This record gives sequence, C-alpha cells and structure tokens, in this order.
Amino acid sequence: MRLVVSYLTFAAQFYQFMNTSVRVRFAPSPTGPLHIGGVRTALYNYLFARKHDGSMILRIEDTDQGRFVPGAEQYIIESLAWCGIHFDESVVAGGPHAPYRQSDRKTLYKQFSDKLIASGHAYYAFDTPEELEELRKAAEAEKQTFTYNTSTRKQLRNSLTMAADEVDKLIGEGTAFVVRFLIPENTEVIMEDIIRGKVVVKSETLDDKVLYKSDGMPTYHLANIVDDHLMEISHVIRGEEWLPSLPLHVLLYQAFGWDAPQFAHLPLLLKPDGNGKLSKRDGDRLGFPVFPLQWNDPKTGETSSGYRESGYFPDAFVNMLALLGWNPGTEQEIFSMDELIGAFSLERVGKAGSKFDPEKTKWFNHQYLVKRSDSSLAEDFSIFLQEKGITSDNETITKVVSLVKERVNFVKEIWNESYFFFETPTEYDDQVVKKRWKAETPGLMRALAEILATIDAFEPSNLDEAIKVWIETNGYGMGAVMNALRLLLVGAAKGPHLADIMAIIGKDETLKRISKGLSSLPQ
RNA sequence: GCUCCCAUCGUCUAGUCAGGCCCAGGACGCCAGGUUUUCAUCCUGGUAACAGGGGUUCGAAUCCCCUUGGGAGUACCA
Repeated sequence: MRLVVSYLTFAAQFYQFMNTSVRVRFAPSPTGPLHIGGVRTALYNYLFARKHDGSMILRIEDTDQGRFVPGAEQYIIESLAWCGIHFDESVVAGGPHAPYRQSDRKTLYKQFSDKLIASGHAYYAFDTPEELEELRKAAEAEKQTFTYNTSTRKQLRNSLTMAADEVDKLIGEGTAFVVRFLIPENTEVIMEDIIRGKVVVKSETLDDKVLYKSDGMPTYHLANIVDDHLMEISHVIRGEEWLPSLPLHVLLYQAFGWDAPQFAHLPLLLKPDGNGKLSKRDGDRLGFPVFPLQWNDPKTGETSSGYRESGYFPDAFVNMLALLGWNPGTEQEIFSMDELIGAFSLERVGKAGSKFDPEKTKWFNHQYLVKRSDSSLAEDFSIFLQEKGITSDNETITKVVSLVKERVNFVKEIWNESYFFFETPTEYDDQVVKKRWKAETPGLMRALAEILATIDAFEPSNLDEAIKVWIETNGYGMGAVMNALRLLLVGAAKGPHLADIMAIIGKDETLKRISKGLSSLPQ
C-alpha cells in the first residue's frame, strides 16, 4: 500500500484566507552575471510581491565556496536596481531575518542537519567523492546511472550500514562526511504547482541528496528550505530547472514538520533559433546581449555586452521581459512597471518555454524612445554629440530629436539620421547624384538660392510657401527641385522635411551648402 | 538511459480550466499598396499555426489515450 504524502497543507492554503502577508524572495547564486532569465524571475517575484502588498527579499545563495566570483553579487544588485526592481529586505537593506547572505548564516544550518539525523530523516555518509565518481563511471560503462538511493545505500559507507559506535568513532577522528537525506520508500510525493497544477512523483525515483557538505556548508537544498522557512516565504517563484528538485524540497518540509510555501515554476527562456536554454553563447553568436549590464569577467578578462550599455531603456527592457512568458489576456503590450504590477498574475504565466526575440526587443525600445520627451532625449543625445566634439544648443538638439526620433530604435542611432544638421556635407551620394543631378539642375539651384536669400524669417512655413510659389510661377517640377536641393543640403536622399532642415541650420548655412554643392558637383 | 515538464502562425501569444461565438484573434518580422520633395514614419492590405493518430461527443484547438517532437533534471553546483 502506498503512503500518500501531500505537502498541500491547510496552513499553506490559509495564507490566502488569513491574509497573511505575501513574502517572496529572489535567491541568486553569485557565480557570475545574472542573465535575462534570472532577471525575469526576479521581475515576476517583484510584480507578485507588489501586487499583493507583500515583501520582496533578496537572498544571496553562496553556499558553494568554489564557485564564488568577485563582483557578481554587486552586479546582481546593480542590475536589478537598473531594472527598477527594489528589495524590502536584502544584504544591502538588511531586515528582520538578517543576515541575507547564506555564507553569513553558515553556523545556522548544522543544527537543522542534526535535527534531521536525530529524527531519522537523514544520515551520515562517508563515501569519498572519488569512490562515488568510480561508481558513476562503472554504472556508465554499463549504460546505467548510479544513484545514491534505496537500492544502493545499503551497500555504501554510511550510518545506515555501520554500527553506531563506528560512526561515532569516524566522526570523532575527524573523518570527512556528508549528511544525506533519507528518501522514504514506497511513497508518492504529491505536489501542487501554481503554474503546472498537480505533479506526482514516486519516491523511489529520487536520490538521497547531500544536505550538508563535508566542508561544513549546507547544500542549496538544505539552506534553501531552512531559509525559506525562517524567512517566512509564502511563495517560491523560480525557474523550471528547479522542478525536478521540488519532491525533495517537499519531503524536506515534511521531515521538518513545517508548512511548505506555495510553488510556481516559471517556464524557461529559450534561444531564438533552434532549441535549448538561452545561454551566454547565444548572445555572442547572434549579436544581442543576454545580460542586463555589461560584465567584465574577473577571471577570464572577457567582456559581455549588456542591455544598458547597448542603449536599451530599462523600462523597455522590463516591459519586454514581462511579456516573455506572461500576458495580460488583453491586447495591451506597453506597460509601465505600475501597470505590470496591476495586471500581473501567476495564473496567466504560460507553461511552455519562450524563445527570446531580439527583434521584438528593439521594437519595444522604439516604442519607449518615441514616447520619451524630446527634451530628455535631447539630453541623452547631446552626450553622443559631445563625444563627437560637436557643440550645439539645447533648443536645436531638441528640435532635431523631435524630427528624427520616429526613425530610430536607440538614442545612439539618432546621429545617423541627423548628422547633416550639425555637419556640412563633404560628399554627395553617387546614386543620388546620378538620379537627381541633371544638366539643368545647377541653374535651378542658383535661381533657388537667390529666392532663399530674400527670405529673412527662415521658418518652415515661410520657406515652404516661398519655394512653392517660385516653383509654380516658373512651372518647375517639385521633384526636380526638391530632390536636388536635398542632395545639396544633406548629401544623400534621406532626412526629414527640407524646410525643417533649412529652418534649423539657418539661412547662412543653407546658402553656403548650396554654393558649396554647386562648386563640387558637375555643372 | 531514467524522472519530470511542455506542444496554436518563423517568433511572442489570445483562445484550453467551465467543448459550439474560432474554416483560430492580436503583436513582432516579412511582403505589397497608399501618403510623401527623398529616406523613414504612418495608414491599409497580405503572408502564416491548432505536431500526428486514435477516442469521447450532435459538435474538439479546447476533454482522454497513444505516438512524435522539444526542454529540464539526473554533482559534496546553484
């Protein structure tokens, strides 16, 4: 007969009824830069917390001393801050459950490991990594997988197979040991996931995971459960890669006699082409950032590009990420953080992985760029101008920005669409010359220059009117005149309305460009 | 291999829980046309999907089963 174990305790359900506060955590490991999948997990946690007036906690899970990467923790904090994801409790802000870095909580975990041993839910194991490695290899040679579980633990060196005094002796001598969880036999672990529904696993397919390492540190599994319990986490929202660990975690809560939080396992972010989890290499290969901020690896010296440095607005980036795997069920696509908070629900998170689309990400940035005020855009753009050694007044830059912003996705692209406002053309596009610069054009341009010279107020409306009258009076073709004029003023077949260009560069510059062009182009 | 998860246009997705309103809607991309003094924007239109097979049902994208495909996990990593 199977013993049915369900983590779905009444208390967990009561969180809703009792209006007990929602408390969620983002718990990254500082082993490198946080990639956009991690940012999305943090974002969903944040949206959920804010939506329910709950608390958002940042906990650093650095129980693997061998994988510590200097700067990674700071990177994570800075990245999330850039995204507008703020924490109520964290290594920086502190909080009622401090410390929030697991390495700083090290001494805490042993008592919980001991407790599990005392209650018979865990045991000591003395097998060395080398011995286990050998067993794995041997199994692999026979196309099998070695698993430390019900079927093998009776043959291994642990407190299940050894006499109590021998175990005591070994430990007393300082022999290295780990603590393993004793997976119960013949049990069905029944789990409830907010996104996936009911998931059932037979306990004998699970293995006796290490809870406490020989270096005196807990593994992720132990530390995670202990801290989530101690920190009173109500909902665990994390990536789908953790789903296979859920049975263990549920069993752990049971072993401790604790109420488990509710779980929600998010679908993964997949590479844009083909299949598989999005990775750093995909970004390099396909030319888009996979990290929020630029990252300089302290070990390899390698630099990875970031969304911030690539010119993305944080709110556009967040908006894009929010819609990857979640949707509001309406046709709205542009959301501020506050709107996301209002609309978000875990029930509307999909189950299937989402392929990341760099093109749509650019579209989002375009939407935000167009929406941004001309003056704030001008402020950003003037930094690019300064770098190019170009000086111009704010009013001009603002006007220029307003004329070209519809055409670009990024602030840095404004230059390509507006350089001719700041620089006199030095060369003329061959194709355009061929197409627009006819034998009669020079005469036309000279005559036009004379007309323009008589206009004092270089305003778009005046210019349009004067040119129109002149063209109509003389029976010229609008295209013949304007395209040639554009060639002289811009040097290419591009740019906004000509009168707007002339009004901004002014009368002197306009006339100068015409005469300069006339002297360098064929007569 | 084993365990678990997943499956609608090229991509993100609506619709699936409560079967008919769906010969499947929106967005990105792409293509065409229109507006325009250029380019772009913009507007209009188009392209394009229920993985396959069985059931259940008067009726299935929606429910069930199988197959196929994809993903994740399988460490003294998280």
